[in-house]
Amino acid sequence: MPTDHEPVLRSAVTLLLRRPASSMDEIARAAGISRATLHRMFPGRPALITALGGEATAQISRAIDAADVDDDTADVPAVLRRLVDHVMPCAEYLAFLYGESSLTGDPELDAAWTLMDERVSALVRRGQENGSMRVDLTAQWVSEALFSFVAAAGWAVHEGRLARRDSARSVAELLLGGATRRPHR
Amino acid sequence: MPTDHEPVLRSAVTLLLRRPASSMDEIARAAGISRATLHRMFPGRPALITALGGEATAQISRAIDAADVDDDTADVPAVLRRLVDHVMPCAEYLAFLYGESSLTGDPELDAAWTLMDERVSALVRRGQENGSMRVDLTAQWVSEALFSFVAAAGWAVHEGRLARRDSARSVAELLLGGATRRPHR
Amino acid sequence: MPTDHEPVLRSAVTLLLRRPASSMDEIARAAGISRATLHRMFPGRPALITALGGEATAQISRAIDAADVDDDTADVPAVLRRLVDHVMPCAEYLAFLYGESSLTGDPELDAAWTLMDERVSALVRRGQENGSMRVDLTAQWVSEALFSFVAAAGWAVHEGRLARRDSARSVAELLLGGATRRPHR
Amino acid sequence: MPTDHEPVLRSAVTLLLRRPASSMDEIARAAGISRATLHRMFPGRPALITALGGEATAQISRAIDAADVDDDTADVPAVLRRLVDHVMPCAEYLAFLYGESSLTGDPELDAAWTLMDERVSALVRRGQENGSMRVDLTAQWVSEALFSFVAAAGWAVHEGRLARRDSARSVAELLLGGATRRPHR
DNA sequence: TATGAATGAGTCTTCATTCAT
DNA sequence: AATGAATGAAGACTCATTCAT
Repeated sequence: MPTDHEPVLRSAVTLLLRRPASSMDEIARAAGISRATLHRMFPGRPALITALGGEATAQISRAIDAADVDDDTADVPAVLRRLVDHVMPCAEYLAFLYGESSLTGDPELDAAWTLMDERVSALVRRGQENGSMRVDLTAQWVSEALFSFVAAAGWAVHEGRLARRDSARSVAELLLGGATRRPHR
Repeated sequence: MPTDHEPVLRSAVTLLLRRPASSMDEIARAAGISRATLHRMFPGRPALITALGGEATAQISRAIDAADVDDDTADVPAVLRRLVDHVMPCAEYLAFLYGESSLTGDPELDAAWTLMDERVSALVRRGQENGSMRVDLTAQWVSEALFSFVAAAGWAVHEGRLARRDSARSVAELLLGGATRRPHR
Repeated sequence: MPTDHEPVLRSAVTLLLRRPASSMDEIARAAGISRATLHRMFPGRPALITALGGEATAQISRAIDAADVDDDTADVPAVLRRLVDHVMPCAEYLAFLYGESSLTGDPELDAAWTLMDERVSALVRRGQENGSMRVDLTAQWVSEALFSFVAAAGWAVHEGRLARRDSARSVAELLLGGATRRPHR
Repeated sequence: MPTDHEPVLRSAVTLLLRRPASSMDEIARAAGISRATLHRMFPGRPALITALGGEATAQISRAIDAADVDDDTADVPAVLRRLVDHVMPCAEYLAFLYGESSLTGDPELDAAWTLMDERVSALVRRGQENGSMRVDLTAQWVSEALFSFVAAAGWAVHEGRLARRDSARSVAELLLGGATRRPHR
């Protein structure tokens, strides 16, 4: 059983989000370990980045599981709200995934990401079929918008422009209801 | 008359968006000039990044002007649609601004950005006051979501996951109307 | 225990004296280490030059101590002869100090150098007071001439124009007695 | 007849004496001309350095001529005093020649320098033969000492540690009579 | 296992030089 | 003849990585 690398990954993602060009030395010091130890944990910088990508997809994947996305019987908007709730804590990893566009290229990560995207898209598509979701926006695009909103909200929280306890609601409401006032309801 | 640096900035932003770690050499070659010339235009990498940030804010600022955001008499959702239309072409610069978090810290850029954000927020606030926009989402958040959303759409177009001619509508519709189907209308 | 940098400084001063424009690469190779290691020892060329200046003043300062310059009871010309004897081995560092005029400006080095100069000046002044030294030449000038002369002799030895075993005597005799033949004695 | 380059050389030697690593740009600006013009005057940096060396030897050679060094009938110490008087104004060029050890290698300059040295050495030798100069110091060494003293004095004057109108006397007295007080005379 | 020291590789930066005006 | 713009070449510098302890 390898040493638990998760704390190192967590501090790394926080640092890399603020300064994407951080050196291995800075990453190591932010984690409170030595350069060489960091290299022992992750043999090479690409390995670290890959591990970060893996941790990101794993966390988000777990969040999707926890939201019970594949439950065919549930109300789609309600599931999307749950999903946002569960994904919100992974906002940092999500933002990282967005920034590090060079992850595209790693087949395994690409596959994992495609799978997650597909699961959310399928959920939206089911909503479109049963009439609860708009059909003039592609499910793929709604899925992408969800993740993008979560990342943006995470960033806004980080920067103090959005209250943390308000962030999930802000995302879900905007995503599902839009910014204009509904005529009645 | 100083040499025109805009084409260089344009090719640089395109390249840096694909590979944020591009070297000065790659940036220079992408612009069709030599490394040394690039360094004469922008003395040092930070200077180049700052110039990119400046160009980004300038372009987006012009787009906001073109959308006539400060027109008090106009219908707010309509203005927001126009705004998305006009900002969409700057999506690349916007995405760059989002990724390069190290720009935060430059007082001039920060001020310019705050000003733009404030103009859009004011527009949303006017909509909230005259009943066309929801009041349970802060104007600040809607403004931020708009920009982040445009960036995401630009990215999706770039990656081929969204049709370019559909992008502005997709953004505006989702932002304003949300993803759920409205009861009637 | 910090690594011993003295051998590196020694080879650097020898090289820089021959070719003041030597690159960091050449300096590193002359010391038998890699460029990167040289940069780790002295972060940047200015740091190396400063360290060389520090080593120079340290060595010369030790030589002045060894010559017992502050001994008030001794015969001044004899002390000056001893001083030349002791400073002669540092001629290389001294010549370097003279050539690298950019060292002037470093407050710490300037202070150290002023102190050394002052000690020798005081010695000469004492000789002027007790009648063993000429009073129509300022003590400051004699002190400065001594150092410059040692550097010149070191250089002449280096270039093969002066025998090493003769250098100290040549310096001391010329400095103290002058080049003309004394009437008798 | 080429444009008069002497003012450029003069400002260059002054600058290079203070900062031997000055760039062509700095040299050009110090002379009040453009880089390209400097390159037109001296095709390449080596050409400039060579020209500086040539000007230096020319000036010093003229000074030696003016001192009438080859006059066999004159009193040797008196000629040396005249020589110091005439060489003193070239102190800057002389100091430059000393610093730029890489000039050794240019056969023409080496020859010119050797010739000058030889003329002064011959003068000293004549003094040794007719009993006016010490014979326990090589003529070559006395010649070298003269130039070294002049350079040192020029530098001391430049730095404000020696009065300009006192400099020639200080050099000549120290060189000829030494720093100790003569028993009587 | 963890670390300070050392290094090869590659980037950033600047310089001397040339060219079009 | 003189200048601003452009560039090839070369040096300074830093980083990721390895090794001895």
